[in-house]
Amino acid sequence: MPDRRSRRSDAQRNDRALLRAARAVIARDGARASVAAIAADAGVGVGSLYRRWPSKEKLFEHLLEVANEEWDRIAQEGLAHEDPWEGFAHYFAAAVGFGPGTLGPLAGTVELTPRAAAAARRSDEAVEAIIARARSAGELRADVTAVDVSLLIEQMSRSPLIEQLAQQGRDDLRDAAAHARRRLVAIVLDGLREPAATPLPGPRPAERLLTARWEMVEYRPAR
Amino acid sequence: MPDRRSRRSDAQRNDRALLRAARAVIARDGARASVAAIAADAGVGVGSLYRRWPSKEKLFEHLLEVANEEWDRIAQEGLAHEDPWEGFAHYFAAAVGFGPGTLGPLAGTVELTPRAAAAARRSDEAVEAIIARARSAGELRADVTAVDVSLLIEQMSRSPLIEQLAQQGRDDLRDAAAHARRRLVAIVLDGLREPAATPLPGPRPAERLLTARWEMVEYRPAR
DNA sequence: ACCTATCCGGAGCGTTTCGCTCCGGATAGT
DNA sequence: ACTATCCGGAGCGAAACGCTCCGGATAGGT
Repeated sequence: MPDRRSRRSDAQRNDRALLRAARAVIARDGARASVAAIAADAGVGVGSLYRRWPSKEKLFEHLLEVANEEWDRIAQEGLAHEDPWEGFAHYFAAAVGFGPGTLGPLAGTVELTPRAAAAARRSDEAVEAIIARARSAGELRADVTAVDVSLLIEQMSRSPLIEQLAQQGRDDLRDAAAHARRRLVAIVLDGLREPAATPLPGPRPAERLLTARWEMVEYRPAR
Repeated sequence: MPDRRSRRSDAQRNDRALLRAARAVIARDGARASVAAIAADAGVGVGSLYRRWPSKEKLFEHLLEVANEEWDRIAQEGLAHEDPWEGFAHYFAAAVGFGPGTLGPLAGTVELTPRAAAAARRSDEAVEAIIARARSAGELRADVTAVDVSLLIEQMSRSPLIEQLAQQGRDDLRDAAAHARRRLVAIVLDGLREPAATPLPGPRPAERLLTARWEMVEYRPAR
């Protein structure tokens, strides 16, 4: 029985393939990812991309919406976890694996839709709560701020080398890349946990760094 | 007294500005950084770039040479440090601040000269030694491998958000970015130190991941 | 088996950006 | 003051870009 939207099944399959490919190509090429590359990665002609999306920019905006909502969902999950540290660790690991991190290069080049902005705001609040809870439970080290955590997540989610390995054909390399990333996350999580070996240097980062992530509209990366 | 190569002083100044600008622009735009952007960032015309370098590719190859030699120098410094952990921490922090990390995007798109490859091999050996020493001193956690460390360094050196903040005009943002990065490095270093809170998951990464960094010639990122 | 509304790939359009050359003018060094 | 050296950036052909368009293929109902 056909979908109520009555799109043909092959069209729906292509839509999904395009979204997946777009994320992969952006993770590899950054904000300059071309529609041709995305279509090719999806195994589809550019025509199919433009039948679904009016422009490359609209597609990118949609990706940011989806990613921010996923990011929010992950944060809510972490907050709902009964154990404060487990909740934090779950959020951290999931956010590194799939957050706006891989779409990070889009920040500053693509306009944030109101919907995406709302999701980002919601998730930011949830993250603050997760962090506050883990800290007052004595699990998260006291001198770490939400800004530190957000920056670490952004840092850990972009990883060109692992991305390169994962996107090559060979299965052993892809497995190695996945394992490697899990190990790195575990190391960083240990560094975030009490007891801290050494106090963090310098003043706590200004809170505005966090929201600044999506607000740097005046910056244009390319040229 | 003029240099023995008898280049005019303004020319030498421009040469230095170009090298610095090239690193900055590559850190921002990746391997697709354009000669126009590099020249503009150096406050110089493209003509001055091409008077010094026969092609963009040769300039990039030279950057990789210099970076790998600097990387090697840092590793040797760390190895020469009397305290095993301090030596490791010094190496790690320095490598994050200036390593091939920021030039990482060039890997796979620019050919490694024999000289650069030799420096990379030397530094890899030194890194192995630094790690082995810190581990047998009981400071570095036992389940961390050289591959983990190298990946972490690569990960921490590329940070688009901090890079964006640092390259904007405002001094307060640049300071905030520098502080933020130091804090992140301190967190990760704590995660690398004994006693480890939780064991690392999965098998130890294959050693060939390390050398694979510069060997993925079959991979071409763009398109 | 057949029909047709729907969807497809990719050649090709005009535009932009690229690496690079070239030359009239400026300047450092003597 | 003289000149060998170096400069900026307009402009070149080539390549890559976002996007359109259309003849052919196909899913899905009859």
